[in-house]
Amino acid sequence: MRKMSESEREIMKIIWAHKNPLTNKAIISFIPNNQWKVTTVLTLITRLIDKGFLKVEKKGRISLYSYIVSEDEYRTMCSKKFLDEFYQGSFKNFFAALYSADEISQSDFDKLREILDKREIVE
Amino acid sequence: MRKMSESEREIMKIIWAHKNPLTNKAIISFIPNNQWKVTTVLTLITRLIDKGFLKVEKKGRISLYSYIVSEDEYRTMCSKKFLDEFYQGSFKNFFAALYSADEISQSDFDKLREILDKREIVE
DNA sequence: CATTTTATTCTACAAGTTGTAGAATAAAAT
DNA sequence: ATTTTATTCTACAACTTGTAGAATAAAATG
Repeated sequence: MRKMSESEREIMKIIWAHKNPLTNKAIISFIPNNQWKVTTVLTLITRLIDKGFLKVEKKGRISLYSYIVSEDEYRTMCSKKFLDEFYQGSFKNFFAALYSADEISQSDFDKLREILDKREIVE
Repeated sequence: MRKMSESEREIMKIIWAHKNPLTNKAIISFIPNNQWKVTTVLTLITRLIDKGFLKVEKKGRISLYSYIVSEDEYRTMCSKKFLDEFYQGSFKNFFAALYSADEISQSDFDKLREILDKREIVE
């Protein structure tokens, strides 16, 4: 899987956040502060298509864009890549490291316990 | 913190794995399969210095290199960046997402339980 | 139909990163 | 004085990223 640039990801966030498909006009309307020119947005969209994150279908001469990779899928893929890169793909290594570095908050612990407890009951 | 490129990281891994400081000769001797020319390695080292990961001290005309950022520090920094980027900086969000995606293995759970249990006793 | 407007695609380009390493230089050894 | 060694400079192509104007095609309008 290729990487999204920061700007590309901003576009994807908008697309993910709204009912698909979307016209580029709609996409642009959700971009804050008129950040980019229309052609800039179109370039970003084209690159997202090239990278396999988006698809386009034409209704007449109007292009409708929909995501191919969902936000969750993308996040999960990036998470795996991250764990592979730094923790031999192992979540527990990651957890152990954060734990040692004292980076796990109380609310993290609470959440973990909650999930573990729930899981225990199911088993 | 700047990002290490892949090749730079390979150099750092070697430096992290051995007693510091190291000469570049020593570094090169640990590189598998004669992967790079000497000057290539020196370029990578220079860039690592520029990026603040390495420091050099001179003994005569020989350069001795030591890491400034340890492997754990680097990993932890990258982990924070990753959590910020994808999970609003929250470990529990990350865990919850992986859990939903069924990406947490039994051994992950065991490790979590072990740490949680140990922690409970301390409290 | 001729012209203007609109939607989309092409082309461009500078700045930065990365991999790669030869050329140059300086210092030491012979 | 010359060769060897260690380090630094310079280079450069490929790729990515941000940015967008120019060109084109198609549709709407007078």
